[in-house]
Amino acid sequence: MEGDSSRFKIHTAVFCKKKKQSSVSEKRPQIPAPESLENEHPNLVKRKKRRKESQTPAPESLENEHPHLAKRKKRGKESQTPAPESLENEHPHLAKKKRRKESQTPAPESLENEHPHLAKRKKRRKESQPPSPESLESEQPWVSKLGKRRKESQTPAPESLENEHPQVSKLGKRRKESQQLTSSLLENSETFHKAKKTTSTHKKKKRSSVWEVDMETGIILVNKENMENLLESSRKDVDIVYVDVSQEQKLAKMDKAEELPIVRFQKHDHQELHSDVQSKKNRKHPKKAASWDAVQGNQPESITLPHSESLSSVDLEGKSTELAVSHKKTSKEKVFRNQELGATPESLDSAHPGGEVGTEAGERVRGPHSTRKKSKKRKDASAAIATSSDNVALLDSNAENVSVDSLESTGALREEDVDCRPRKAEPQACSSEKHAEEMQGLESTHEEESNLESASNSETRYVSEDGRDSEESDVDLDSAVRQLQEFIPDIQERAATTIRRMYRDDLGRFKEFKAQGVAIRFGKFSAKENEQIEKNVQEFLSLTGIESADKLLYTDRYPEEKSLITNLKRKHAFRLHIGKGIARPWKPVYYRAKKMFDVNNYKGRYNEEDTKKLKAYHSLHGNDWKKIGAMVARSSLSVALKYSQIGGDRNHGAWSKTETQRLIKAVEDVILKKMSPEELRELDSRLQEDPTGRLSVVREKLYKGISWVEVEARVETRNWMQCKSKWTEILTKRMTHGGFVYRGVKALQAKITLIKRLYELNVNDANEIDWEDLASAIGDH
DNA sequence: CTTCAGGAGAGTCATATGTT
DNA sequence: AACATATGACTCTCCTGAAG
Repeated sequence: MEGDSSRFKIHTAVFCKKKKQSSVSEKRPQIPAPESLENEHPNLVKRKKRRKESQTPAPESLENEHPHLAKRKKRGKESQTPAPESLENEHPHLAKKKRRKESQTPAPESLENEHPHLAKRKKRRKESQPPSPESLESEQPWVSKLGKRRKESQTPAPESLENEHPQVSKLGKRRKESQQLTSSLLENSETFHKAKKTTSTHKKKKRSSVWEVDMETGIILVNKENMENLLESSRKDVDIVYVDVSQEQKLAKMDKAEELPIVRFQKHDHQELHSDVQSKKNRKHPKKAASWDAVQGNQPESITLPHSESLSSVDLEGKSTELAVSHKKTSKEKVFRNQELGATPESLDSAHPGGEVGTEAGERVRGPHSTRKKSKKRKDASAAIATSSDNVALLDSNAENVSVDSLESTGALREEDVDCRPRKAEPQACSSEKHAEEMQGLESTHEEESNLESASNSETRYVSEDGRDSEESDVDLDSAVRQLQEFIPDIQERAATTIRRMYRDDLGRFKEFKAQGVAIRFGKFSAKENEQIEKNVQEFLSLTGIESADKLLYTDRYPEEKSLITNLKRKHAFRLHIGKGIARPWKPVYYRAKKMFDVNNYKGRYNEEDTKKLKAYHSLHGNDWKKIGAMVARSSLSVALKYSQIGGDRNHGAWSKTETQRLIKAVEDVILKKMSPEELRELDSRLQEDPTGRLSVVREKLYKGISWVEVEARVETRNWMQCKSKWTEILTKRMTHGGFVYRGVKALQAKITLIKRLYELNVNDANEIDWEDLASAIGDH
């Protein structure tokens, strides 16, 4: 029975992914109808859809509403969806993909008119194999990019290539500082081990280090006791999502948000669209990398790689997201720590909501790392939080006390944050006038955004008369952080520029949303948000008379009208309109809109000719992806990514044993390299205190935050995508002990259980699901 | 705008499962 | 047992969000 339970948990984890956003949604009133399960869980029925069962044609009407998003669905060979229209409507991306294959399906007129090139989409076989290995290095400029990367990741690279293709070699120079910083100490696994040995002052080589790699077994060991200590500090990372009504009221009063000319978030949208099912992509859960935590929850304490691959394996145990967390925490201070500690020591607590306050251990860990480059993403934080539920048992009472204290402190201090503080930059920031200015001072520092720059707004009279640009640069970072923290708890992890922009552009909007009880969210855009964006764009087009979204969002493509369009955008406060009703920073909304309406996006697979063209154009224009994208009628993002994957001296097909071993070693090295010397020393010293304690590597470190570019450079014969896939496969095999998860009847039962649980969750959007909790809950069944 | 990591979709193949 | 079908794994491709 226990075994079944474990396996079940493993199985379900396959369908689950982490909830990315840190926001907490209000209670969802509507219950999805059971019969719409396919809409709710397209991943579960995907395969069925592929079968030749029914041929119900998909209605087109809804596609017309979201033509560019619905395109994908056309690719589907069949559509036996119970409620096709809702699916199409709610899974626009899915819809679009399906269309790519369904050549006989009539194309939505409006879309095709706008995107005629999309109509010709058809299924493409992947017969094209990469060019022969020989001579590629010399023929293809991209190799020099790789070479550059390799150099930076301390992997020998053909140096001459860079000389041959200087135009592309610059790319590699953008490598993150963290790599440079850490690489000095941990150039590769060998040097790492050396460094580790020197760090460790005692004699117990294998077990004395907090982070130790057993070269014989490949198991990475971490002292358990130390991990527990680390948990204390990790608790500080809990995202706090405001639901403080009194706070909101106070804030609303203070900011006089109702006076702001911001269009209110339409709550009814939430409800009306409650039946929205996530777009297929949103709901489709990763088969492999998802929810390792859940998997791990029932795994034995040790994981060893399959024999054939066990050059090195990693010992996993579900208790240790802390390394990642502490790493992240240390990076936070890069920008602000000094300010917080020095200039405004009393504001330290408020600067660390979410339980950071007073955690000595955490401070100790973070203190010395102020110069280290941030390497963890916010996503990791929430993931760590999710996994922390697994780790509760590890938390000693001390840690819990810390947590409680932290939360209390946070609660007390957040109010302070909202208050107008008698600090220099504060009074103006807290005034309602200031607020209004914030809302309207929507100048941009980007070229793209420059179209919207700070011209005075004759229509709304929002814009302050003093230059917002100068204000942006002058704004007290500390003040901005404190104010934004209320809405984005981990705001100080962002770059100073990002914070200033957000302060300038979004603070007012955030306050508006908060006043309405809507949390600021991140992560994948929901179907509803996509719809809202479309709506906002259409409304703005109607308002200004601009002819198309392409002209609005890609003004540069229309040089003759650029000036006119730009003026219209300024005059009508484009930023406010585009972000209307979407509780996110303005910028992501804008970029999302650009992607959605980019006529060069969603162009399907590259055929051989496309690939050739891409290579040829790249040889001519280097990394001018915008230019190349225009030449091949694809987005710059698409061509850049594609180019990183094609060509080169890369193997295909089955991985050899040697390759697999190289991969494992490379991943190990990259993971270790990512840890700072301070972090390693800290772990090491803790382990010395209790050499017998032992815990595995942080689970998340095994699949998140890995620099696959570095891994690619080390593996050499495979590109980063191949490496990533293979590594996921290795972990999956290991975690399932090489066996199958449920199949047949058991698999069906598992799915039914999953569906039931999802149904019970009663959520609007896959983004709202805590997959970790769900996996755990299902595993208990 | 660019880069990166995460993630989803789709084609193909191997194998488990069901049917005769 | 032979065959047909269903299912899952693997791999590759492309898209997305985040961040600087």
